[in-house]
Amino acid sequence: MVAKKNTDERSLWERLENPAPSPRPSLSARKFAWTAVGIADAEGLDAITMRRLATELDVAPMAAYRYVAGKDEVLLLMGDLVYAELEIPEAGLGWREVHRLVALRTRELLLRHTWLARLPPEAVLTPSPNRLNISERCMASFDGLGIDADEKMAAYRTVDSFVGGAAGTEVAVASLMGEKGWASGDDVRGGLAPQMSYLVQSGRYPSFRAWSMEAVRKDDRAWQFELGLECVLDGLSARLGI
Amino acid sequence: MVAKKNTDERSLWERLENPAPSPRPSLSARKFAWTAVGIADAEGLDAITMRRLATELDVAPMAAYRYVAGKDEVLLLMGDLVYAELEIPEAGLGWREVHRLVALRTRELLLRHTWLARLPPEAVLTPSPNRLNISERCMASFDGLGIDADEKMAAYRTVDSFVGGAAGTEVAVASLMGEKGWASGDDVRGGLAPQMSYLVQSGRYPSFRAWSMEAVRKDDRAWQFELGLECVLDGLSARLGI
DNA sequence: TCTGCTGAGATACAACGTACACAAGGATGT
DNA sequence: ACATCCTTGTGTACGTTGTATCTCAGCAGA
Repeated sequence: MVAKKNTDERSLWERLENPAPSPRPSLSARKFAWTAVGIADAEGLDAITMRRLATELDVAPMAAYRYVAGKDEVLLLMGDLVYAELEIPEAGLGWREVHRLVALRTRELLLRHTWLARLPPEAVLTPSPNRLNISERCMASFDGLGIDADEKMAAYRTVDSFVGGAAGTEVAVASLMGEKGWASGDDVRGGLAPQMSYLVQSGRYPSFRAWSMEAVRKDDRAWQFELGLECVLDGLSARLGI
Repeated sequence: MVAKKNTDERSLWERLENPAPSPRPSLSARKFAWTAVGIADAEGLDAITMRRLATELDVAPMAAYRYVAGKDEVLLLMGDLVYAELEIPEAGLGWREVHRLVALRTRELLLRHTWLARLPPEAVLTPSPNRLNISERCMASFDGLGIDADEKMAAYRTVDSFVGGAAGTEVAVASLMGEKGWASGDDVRGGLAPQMSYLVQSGRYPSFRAWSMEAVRKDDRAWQFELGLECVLDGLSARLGI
């Protein structure tokens, strides 16, 4: 009574934790998701195909549908799986340190799995265990500081938004490099140059032109990220009095 | 010598501004992009199909390929077109006000066109005129404040990252509502409840549970956004001494 | 009028997600 | 030991997608 495809109304997570004692369970939803993670890491999100997953596991194209409602559920599961890699900060740390660590580690995670930021909205919004573990730790770090529940959520979301946005752009660069076979930041600039040079040479963007001539660090994203992160944390500290 | 599909090596923007004087120019790249925007606004990004665009314009399925290298270029163009809606802050405003206005207006733009945040990486990274106009205004707002080119870019990117991340989540909610036909925030909570309740009832997420019982504003995203934005601006002001 | 080029159409193909019906083979009750 | 059922995995098939390629129609310049 477990994986009869469309007839099982239980949530994905419930099904995963309570699999029916079955005769021949050689496959599983997690197995599909793990191989999907492997493929996506190596070849990008577009390489994830129900057929590809099947061939990778030496199984018929439709085999996955016994364990998963559809491709969307595979993506959802992939998203949750990799978040298990993120080490949750130890107990006893202050809120600022907790959020700093989570931010830095999330960035690394996103850069390691560049497809993560490109999952469909459903996969991002649906609550999932490993993601919730992290949110829980972040929210808990505000306990006892005298701020209310709404402020806790707002503060958490603020840091998380910054991280998602900043890493998202970095990831876009990285996944574009993967698609196009570019290796360095120079390749990126070179690849985008045809579009860029025509526009910049028009003289309509003087500040941009100035930056490209004066800047020393150019696109040091790690530096930009850490600077921005400290700004956000400073701001929270000041506005919420924590 | 303009739109011979694969033989024209010029950048998209150059081609748009200098169309070849042609005998019968009834179609154009922009025409396809505009109808695409209309469809995406009404039915979401997944409704954008080369065939759909063609039928919408009463034209053969392959007609667009004379003006556009492929679907990706349509998406790129869509992204640029809607950014023209964003009113650029008037001259004479201080950097903080400029960035505040751009941030608020970008959020509104993203919520108005929920597909915008889901364009492929190429469409986000490729420099485009209307997007560059905004970046230019933001970068220029730092002139004469005594910060160097690298700091300008870092500061701009910081605000932009926060905006992108925060609005991105809001947009994910909105586009999920569009897909599922949900109308209110309660519908969202209701739709996600099957996944959520199993997890939260497990007792593994006490802080989350506490929030859902104690919070008053629940998910007031606009409030969260403005609070976060002020934090970011405060932080930049302090760290860069501007 | 002839030649050549260009805008648009028609046809075609491979790849995708997934619905559906069916077969194989342990588990179970007797 | 045997018959039964239920679950797992297969085979086949359909509709939809992006796009390569060939073809034709009609205006330009000679």
